[in-house]
Amino acid sequence: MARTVKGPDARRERWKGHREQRRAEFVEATIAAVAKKGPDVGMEDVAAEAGVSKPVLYRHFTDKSDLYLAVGQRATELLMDRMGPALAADGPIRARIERIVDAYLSVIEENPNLYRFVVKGSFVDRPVEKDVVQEDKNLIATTLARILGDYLRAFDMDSGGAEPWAHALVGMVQNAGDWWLDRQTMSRENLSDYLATIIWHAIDGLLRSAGVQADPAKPLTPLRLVD
Amino acid sequence: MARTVKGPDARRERWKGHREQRRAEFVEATIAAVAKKGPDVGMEDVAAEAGVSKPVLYRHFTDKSDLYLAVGQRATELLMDRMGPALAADGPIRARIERIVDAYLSVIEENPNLYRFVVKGSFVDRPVEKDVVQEDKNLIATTLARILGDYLRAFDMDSGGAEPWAHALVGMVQNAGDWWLDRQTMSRENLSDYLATIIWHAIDGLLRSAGVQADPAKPLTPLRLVD
DNA sequence: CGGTAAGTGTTACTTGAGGTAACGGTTACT
DNA sequence: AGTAACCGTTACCTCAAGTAACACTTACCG
Repeated sequence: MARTVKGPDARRERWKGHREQRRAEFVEATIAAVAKKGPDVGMEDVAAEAGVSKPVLYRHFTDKSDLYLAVGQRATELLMDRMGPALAADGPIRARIERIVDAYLSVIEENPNLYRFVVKGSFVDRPVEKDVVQEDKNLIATTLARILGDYLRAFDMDSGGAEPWAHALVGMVQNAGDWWLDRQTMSRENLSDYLATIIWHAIDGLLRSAGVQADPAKPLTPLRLVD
Repeated sequence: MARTVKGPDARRERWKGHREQRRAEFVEATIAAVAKKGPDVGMEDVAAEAGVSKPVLYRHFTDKSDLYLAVGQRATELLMDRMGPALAADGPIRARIERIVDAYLSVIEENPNLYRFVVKGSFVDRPVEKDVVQEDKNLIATTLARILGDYLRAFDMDSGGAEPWAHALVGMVQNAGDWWLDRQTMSRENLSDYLATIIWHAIDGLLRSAGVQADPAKPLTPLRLVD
């Protein structure tokens, strides 16, 4: 009896990993189906792509939006794998900005279909449910707001604007990225450079207006030149 | 016989204005229905809101997306009525920027439900069809790009960045607006000011980097101080 | 080994919203 | 009087999401 106390039954545990794997498998199938049949695939299509019939799908996902949510989360992973390091890395400001921007652009460049599927329409059913895209944007914006706020406070400046700033930056990069993804009229490097320039100038101007002189080639450390 | 030559039949003309009016009426009903029953209203709901049964709706709109498209166009009108003048007006740069931004924010502030319905999900059916939101953003961005490009050329600067700049600005204001609309943690004035400041600094930095000194309180006219 | 919990899979159904058919009434131009 | 354009209805069709019911497999448990 002593050992039954811990786990009620090992049969329940046996599949733990398997279910995860299966879900992932279906997520991949969905991505493949989207690539093949456009962004408005049905559950039947997805099931077929996975070589399976609908009810099997419904054993792993409660409904369509659950599946699509999982696809969104997979996309989030892809994005964060590259954005995370870029956001965390330190270094010369200007280069740091460009790296973050370029990390984002590289992800959407490599997964345009997935990106469009997740971001643009498609997520047919989700009234007020979880919106992965919104969450990602908020996550990134929050991180940026923290970074910006820290610096502003370090310079003894009002940090109240950090949040709108952060959301503005996120929207800026996203929309420019959308535009670029549709009509690719310039290289990614070029766009990263343009965007980083805009952002750097905006930051520089903000600091200047508070009497701070920053060097784009140096890490952003408090260094007040004017008082 | 002479007069029948001109118009095939006056009966066809009789309704011309009427149909327009009726469509507008249904568009209003849709907006009302959305306000009442959330963003995922069905055709039945809309028809009921208009005090009519489904087939009547389908005499005026080919399908759901046609109706929603019309709603989008109505929203575009509301937006452009205010953005147009702001974009066209001349004046001190900094103030001009702020006016444009504030025009946008005022519209979404006054029609939050309509805004969310049109922009966020909901437009359930429209695979690759007309996307009103995208069109509006492109229209505004194109206008901005023209303005920016003209100025850059006037200063003998490279105007190749005008387009990405424009799209970046549009995304910036939109996303900051979204954020603000959800959690209204600051006044509209305040946000307009923040955003205008960012934009002004970015422009100023761009000009500086080309050796041009601009005065935010003056209209943006070519005036090279450094060469 | 028999029992059973979890998972594999199928076909055939129900449901609900988008959209249509078919019918009848009204107005006012010709 | 005839008819072109609308108004409006109820009852239906269609198609994709989601479910019911049924049958087979694996492997832990006692």
